[in-house]
Amino acid sequence: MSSKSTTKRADALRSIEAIVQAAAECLGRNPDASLSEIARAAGVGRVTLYAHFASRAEVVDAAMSRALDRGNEVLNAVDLTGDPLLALERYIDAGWHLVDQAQALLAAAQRELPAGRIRELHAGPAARVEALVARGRAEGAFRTDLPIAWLINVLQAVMHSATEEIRAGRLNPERAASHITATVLAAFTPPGIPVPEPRGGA
Amino acid sequence: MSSKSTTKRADALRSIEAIVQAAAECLGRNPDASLSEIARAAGVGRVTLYAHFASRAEVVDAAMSRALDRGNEVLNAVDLTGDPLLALERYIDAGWHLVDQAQALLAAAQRELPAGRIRELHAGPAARVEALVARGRAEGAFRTDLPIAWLINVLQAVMHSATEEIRAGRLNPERAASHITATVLAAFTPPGIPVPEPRGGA
DNA sequence: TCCAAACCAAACATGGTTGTTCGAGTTCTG
DNA sequence: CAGAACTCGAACAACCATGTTTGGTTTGGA
Repeated sequence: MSSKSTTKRADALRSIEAIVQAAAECLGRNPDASLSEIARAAGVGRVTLYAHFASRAEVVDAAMSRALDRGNEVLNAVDLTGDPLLALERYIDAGWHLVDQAQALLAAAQRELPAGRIRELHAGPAARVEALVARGRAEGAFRTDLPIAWLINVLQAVMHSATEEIRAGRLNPERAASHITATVLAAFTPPGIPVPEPRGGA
Repeated sequence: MSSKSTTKRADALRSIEAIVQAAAECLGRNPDASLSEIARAAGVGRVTLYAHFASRAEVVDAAMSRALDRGNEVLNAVDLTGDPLLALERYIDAGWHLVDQAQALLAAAQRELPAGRIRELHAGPAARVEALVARGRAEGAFRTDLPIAWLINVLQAVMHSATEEIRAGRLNPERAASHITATVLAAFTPPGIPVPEPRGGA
């Protein structure tokens, strides 16, 4: 009955934290980052890493889960009610750079984790945006001549490409959000309806 | 004057062709494909591959150059004059799946080739579209409140994402072109102007 | 026909990554 | 403070990819 507690010591928890955090950073930069690299970045020995994670896959899974949880936390705090255009703008503003790191990690995860696990982790975040887009369509704010799945794909693709443009030095990070917003709102506008004027300061 | 010919025998040229073609396919599927894999796919021995290419980088370069040349050939045949909207539609129709394989190869190239070489190869194709978009802006058909580089980035991103959607089984290949066209034309429309009605058959 | 050019399989060296084991040192926790 | 939990460096085995060499066989071209 000695269900005392975590049975893990404080320094062990500290190491695990450092490893998961380093993994998220390294894999976000390069999906092929080695475990040596991750361990070094975490400031722990390679052996210590293996003491806490049985395989490379477990490290990737932990980093992925963590990033998704973080992102979810932020996105769940965004108010998606009211005018769908404004709601989408708020969503983009809050989440465009989160999506990026998740996407980079996802590239690593896709080679190491079973497909089911990935879908499982990715299901939560997708649902809220999907609901918003569906509502916008029902209210006539977003086009209905293209499938919802396609619209969401466009949203993700544009956000993702923005971070790549920034990394390549072709886009000023401060302008990213307004460019994404202007582009996506136009792409979502039903045919025959005028494209909305940008409102956020350029 | 005995510029007889290539000094290469016919079977050697055949092997090289097979290797470059196999490399384009394999690397397009998986940027990490090994040379053994490529040689096997080409139906030649690994040693033969090394007889014609000094290093992995040379193979990647050859595959990349070839794909770019092929793509260029097709795209240069597209008529980009007249109504910018219709011209862009023709461009997308002809090139949306070419862009994909080039992009997959590009992922492999970016890790193996110097940045300068990549820019060099990529410069040609970009120029024609850029000119089209610039003309469309000058004629008031495309928006001018976003940089040209950003608009072209959006075009590429949407085309690229479409091929990923197809690969994941979430998009019917026959609908891809019309979806891309509808999305991009809307995204390019100047604020205040109505989004164009789709004309191509769904 | 005849030889050089091209092919191939097998084997080698090299270097990197993944996991694992060992022994000795360090640090948390009771 | 004492022992258990944790950490670490070094070194091991296994695997895979890159290049290279060797020697023997096929094949193209003159």
